[in-house]
Amino acid sequence: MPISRISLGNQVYAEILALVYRGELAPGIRVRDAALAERLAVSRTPVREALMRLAREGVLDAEVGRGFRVRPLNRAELGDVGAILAALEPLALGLTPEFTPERLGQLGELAGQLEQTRGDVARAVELDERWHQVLFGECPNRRLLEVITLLRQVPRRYLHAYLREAGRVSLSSLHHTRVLAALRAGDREGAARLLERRWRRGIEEMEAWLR
Amino acid sequence: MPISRISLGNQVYAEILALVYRGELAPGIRVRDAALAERLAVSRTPVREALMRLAREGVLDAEVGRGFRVRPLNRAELGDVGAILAALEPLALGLTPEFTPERLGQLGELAGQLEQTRGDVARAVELDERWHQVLFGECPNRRLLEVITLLRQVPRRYLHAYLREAGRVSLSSLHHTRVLAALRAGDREGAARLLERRWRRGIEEMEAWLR
DNA sequence: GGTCCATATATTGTATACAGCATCCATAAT
DNA sequence: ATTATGGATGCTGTATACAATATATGGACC
Repeated sequence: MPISRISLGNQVYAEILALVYRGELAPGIRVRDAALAERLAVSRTPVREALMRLAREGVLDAEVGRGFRVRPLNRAELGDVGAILAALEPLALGLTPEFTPERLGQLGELAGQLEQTRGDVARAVELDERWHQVLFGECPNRRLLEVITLLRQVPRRYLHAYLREAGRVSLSSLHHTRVLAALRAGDREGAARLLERRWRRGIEEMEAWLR
Repeated sequence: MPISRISLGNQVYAEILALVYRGELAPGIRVRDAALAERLAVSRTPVREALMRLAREGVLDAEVGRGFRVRPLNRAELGDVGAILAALEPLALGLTPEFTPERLGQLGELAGQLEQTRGDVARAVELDERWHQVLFGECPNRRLLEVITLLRQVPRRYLHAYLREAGRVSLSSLHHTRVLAALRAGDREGAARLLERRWRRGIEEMEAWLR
């Protein structure tokens, strides 16, 4: 029975990502692999592995010979990613089969929990993430899911910063309950439109905050 | 004057990708980093770097402790990626500013060259790739471009195999001239629809071949 | 004081070393 | 003949070593 089939590199990846989310690695600052390696008590190899992956995903910037730094928050990028997600999430929902009462129940459960996470930023964002995992979990286009998951990481970073610094202590759960209502009514079209609108609105809100 | 600002890892990445395209690393076979390292006369480190990147991009499969192997060609995956591109490429075109006569000229040039690449698979695919770089090059949503480029890698692999093994020696340039005509007429809507249709048709064609 | 250069230090990218599994083959047991 | 079992071998994941280059520090000169 395998104990841990997660490579060190992947664990380190998650660890660093959490540091970025928490703002402990602030936008713009340089990230030295040796320092992180020592802090996490591993060698530089898995750390660099994680850093390169984060760079490919856009969390870090990498320059040959000059290492890594945390990519600064930037209005344009947020808008860019939002536009893509506004196209892809409705697409994914359209491909997803009918929602079973069971899954609708799960979504309701999560939406409920989301309403009660005053203050706990990390938990709110994580619940939101799980909500989307349930929402799209049955979509047969696995690649589409991968791309969406990859992209969502960008606004997630902004969301962390936003909730942490702008005083808003919880996510509005209005969006979730609306989507859920549409799904219960069997109105997938409507739900899809809500997803799209949310990206436009949500992005605008955060963009406005970004100055 | 910078001599080589490309890390070994990236060079190795391109090298391995070419091997996969050429079919020298055939679908399903195991890829041993040490062997590649020796072949390319570098150490295992940059090779593993490249392999992990290729795994994230879906060219290889990776399993902890069991290394890498070339991901088998698979109808479903091709269809999945096609569906995403069918959504994203029209989106990108819609965001792109008016085409200047200059860029239209470049596109015409490339389309012309494409017609005359009988037999040279690698060149045909590369020209097709350049065509798309010009087509979307001015799209202001850089992230969107990155995602599209990333995804196009998948059908490109199939296209290589298809052209190489199915006896079709050149890409149909019909698609390109049609898109170009629409753009010359200022009909971006029409061009977008053509892009979308191409993904559906092209994918079907390759899917049919895949048995 | 500010700018340039030279030297020293730090940090990166790559190579090599090493320990633990996975895989394979030979032999034994059924 | 077929399946188990044990050990040898090879490969992977991680740690460490090393060379090259980037950054920092300090003084010379204006």
